[in-house]
Amino acid sequence: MRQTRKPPTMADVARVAGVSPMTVSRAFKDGSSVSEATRTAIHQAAEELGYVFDSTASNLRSQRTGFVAVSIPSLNNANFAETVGGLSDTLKDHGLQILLGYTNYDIHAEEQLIEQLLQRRPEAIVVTGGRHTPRARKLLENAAIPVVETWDLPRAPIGHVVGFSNEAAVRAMVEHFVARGLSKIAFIGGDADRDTRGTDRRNGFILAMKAYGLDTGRLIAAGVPPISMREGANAMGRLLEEMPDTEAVICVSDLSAFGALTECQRRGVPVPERISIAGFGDYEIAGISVPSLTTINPHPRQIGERAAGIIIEALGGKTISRQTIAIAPVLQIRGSSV
Amino acid sequence: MRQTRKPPTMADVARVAGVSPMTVSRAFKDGSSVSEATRTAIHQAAEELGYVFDSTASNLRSQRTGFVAVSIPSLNNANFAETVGGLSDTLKDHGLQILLGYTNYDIHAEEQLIEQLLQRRPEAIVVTGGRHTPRARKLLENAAIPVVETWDLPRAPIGHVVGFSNEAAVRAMVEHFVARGLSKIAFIGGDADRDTRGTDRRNGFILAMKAYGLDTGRLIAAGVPPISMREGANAMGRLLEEMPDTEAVICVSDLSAFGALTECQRRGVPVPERISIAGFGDYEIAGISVPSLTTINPHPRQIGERAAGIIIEALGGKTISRQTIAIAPVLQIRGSSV
DNA sequence: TTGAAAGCGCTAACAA
DNA sequence: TTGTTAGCGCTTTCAA
Repeated sequence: MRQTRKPPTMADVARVAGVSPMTVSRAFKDGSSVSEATRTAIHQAAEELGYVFDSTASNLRSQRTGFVAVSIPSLNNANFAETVGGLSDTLKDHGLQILLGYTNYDIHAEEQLIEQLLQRRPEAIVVTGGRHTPRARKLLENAAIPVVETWDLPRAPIGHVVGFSNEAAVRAMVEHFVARGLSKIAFIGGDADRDTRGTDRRNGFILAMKAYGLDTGRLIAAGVPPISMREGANAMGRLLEEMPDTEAVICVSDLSAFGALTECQRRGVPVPERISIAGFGDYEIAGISVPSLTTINPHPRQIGERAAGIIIEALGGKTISRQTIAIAPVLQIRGSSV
Repeated sequence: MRQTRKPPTMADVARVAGVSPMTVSRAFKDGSSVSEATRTAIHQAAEELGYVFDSTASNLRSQRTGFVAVSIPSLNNANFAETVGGLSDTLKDHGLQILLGYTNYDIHAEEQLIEQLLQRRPEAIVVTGGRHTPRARKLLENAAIPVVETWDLPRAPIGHVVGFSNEAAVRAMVEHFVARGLSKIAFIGGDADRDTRGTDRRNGFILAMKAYGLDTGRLIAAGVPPISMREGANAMGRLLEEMPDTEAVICVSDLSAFGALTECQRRGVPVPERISIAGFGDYEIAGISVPSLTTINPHPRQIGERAAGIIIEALGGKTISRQTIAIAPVLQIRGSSV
């Protein structure tokens, strides 16, 4: 038996099964009316030929790809991975597949990514955050598919939103510290505006401190976002040296908070007795480290699930109105704060 | 100006620009011969109409999708994220885009995923590990595209391989401990055979211990893989209670090793004085925790980059022979071991 | 339940 | 440099 060079098509399967290509097409979609005998014969023929269904042709003809495009800042982040997991698991039951890309926290890279993703003709698109280049905004607006912005509550949403206020979440943390009688509070985060959620958190810190009439000068810029454990440790070192009377520190993420904690341990600074530490994200490490880390849980998986829910509804036929779902982040008080 | 319901096509752009659709097609591929004036006019027309190139049609006609399919066990794993990052960053310079899916460490889910991915007509496929269902194997063999198995050195490779021996890596760790005079060595890992790399590591442990004539009875099964920090901590608790004379423990990953470390800290068991701990993966936490963790660095990003290199070469025209690239994992001796 | 005809939007192949 | 023709492999639509 000579193997043909080109992979078999439905026409080949049809020939072997003795039916028309259209019947083969139907046999591969469940729910369409094909007699059981015919269906079995077709699948057998397909198996024999090693036929693999070709989505690219199906997609073009039916004008449906089954893709949902997703843009996240970084692959290597447990929180975003959870959101993608929630999206993917919910969408896959509806025959939708994630087309994933990442931006390295760069909105110009995001613009390029969005353009690339849209060329694949996704049926919906999920982006992280609410700040985009003007062209990226325009691309999303013109795409004529459901758009969901996540992890943020943008002032002027493009379409749907599933997120939370990073500012408000950090404000709640400041309030927690103030209520425990702490006032010399620092913030460790990345430089500048690359990570817009990080910037929002820092702004939330500054606004909350101002609201209490407290000094907002204890800001440690720890490098290019996303800052990680190492940068958190370095930043804590600088904080302890430059402002040794600091009573509490809020870190832009749990990873930097854990780094900060280890630096305290290395220097023999007791946590939380000498200084309280808080993170953001409720990563697994926050519940495991000794002491465990006070943090904020933004329910990343739920963000993905709710976004998927909106998409499924929107693709369900009836045009739905724009939705904004506010997720409520939960303050997790643990051993690293008094 | 009335907006048409359907998105504009190349034909629409061609009409506005006063050229043929073919010229529009050329104007969107750089490298093809179109006069500068024509190209500018076409791009202007496209911008005006809000035209977005349609890959689905291009893919079908040219029989090239630009996809490289990638299957990993879990999204939420920094090591695999690194491999995907290495793949993605290397491939994107060659106009190739990752189509990513995950299996939750289940080879039956992998089979389904591979089938789905192949229907998208990727130009190459990268899978994690060398153990697959028979049908998955067959699908990969028949796909007539480059196949790369990673993170393992399969005995009977399907195509190319970029990986390392998990067994040998753990053997090296056992040798390290034995050389330091430790002999009561335990292994903490997940249950059974779900995570094949975890199983390989456990086997490597058992074989190495046997080679030294040491007791292989200190095996703690910590739950369904992938085990994480919490399970590592629980397992360490059991180990300390059931076999308190244990001198060293090798964990299937750094995450469980960190959990184990924290359990020791909670119980006041000094590490490494009373017990040495080692992990696997060289995650960031291994270098940051106090004490830092002895571990094995399998160079996950390099795995991705080398896999991408093979793919680029294989798609470059000349049919290349099967390659097996053995990555050399590096033992990182740190504070958690004597 | 099954089939025939047409075409989704682009580009390979060839021609001018 | 530009255009014409045909067709990638499916599925929509209509008919039997």
